[in-house]
Amino acid sequence: MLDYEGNLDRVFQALADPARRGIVERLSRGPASVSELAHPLDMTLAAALQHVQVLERSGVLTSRKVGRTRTCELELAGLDLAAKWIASRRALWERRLDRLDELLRDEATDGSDEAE
Amino acid sequence: MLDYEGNLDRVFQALADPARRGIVERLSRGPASVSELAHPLDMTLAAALQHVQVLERSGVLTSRKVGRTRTCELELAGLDLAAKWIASRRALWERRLDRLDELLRDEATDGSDEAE
DNA sequence: CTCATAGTCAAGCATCAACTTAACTATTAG
DNA sequence: CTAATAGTTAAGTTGATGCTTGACTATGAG
Repeated sequence: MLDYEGNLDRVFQALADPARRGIVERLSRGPASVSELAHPLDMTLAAALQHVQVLERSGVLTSRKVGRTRTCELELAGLDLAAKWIASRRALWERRLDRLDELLRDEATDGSDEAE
Repeated sequence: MLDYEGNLDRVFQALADPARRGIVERLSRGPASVSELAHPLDMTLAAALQHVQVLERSGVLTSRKVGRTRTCELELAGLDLAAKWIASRRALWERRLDRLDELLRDEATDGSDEAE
């Protein structure tokens, strides 16, 4: 667990930008070059590249340069990190609600009247 | 779908901060007052309140004020929004990999030699 | 070789975000 | 009533972000 917190920071931060989520959506349909990613975003290549770099540092994509084009591909590690953190908090919360529910049920059957 | 994109911005942005994730972790174990949330974070009440407000605007928590204390509780809507967005991109990606796999398998059996 | 393409790097700039402090408003305890 | 508690608001500081432009570096096409 190398800098788990920092990685979470980076992934959530990366996904907080609509342009970067747009890149992820595009990549979820298959690999693409930086230019292809830049085009629908209505921004310069330089800006798109910066987004790609942010996503790469956060583990959401990987890229290789072949000739003069850099091809980007989705990497699940980043998304998984975020998904697991969320799932884990959600689980704790629901488990707590279950215990609460159980407790209330117990008190009810322990009390004066119990239906059926 | 009222400003779906904006809501995603807010949720991911909210979770990008370690202090706010700390609040979520605390709340996943049960409700707490703003002071209780502020204490382990080593920051002023005012700062903690600001984090609470960010989380509330993003749908990650709800709060009610009773007397002079404000009690915060986890709200799954925010976490779910983020979780579903991630799950959806992940699903697209995996489906694509499956199709690719299938395609390669077809070409192999269609080709010259097929072992076993 | 010569030009266009695809990307990269480095400033520079306009916001935005995360605090802080200070002043102020209920509540509640004594 | 008087004080302490819990929160709220506003203003200001500092540092991070998202872009842009301009200069420069491969690569690929004619």
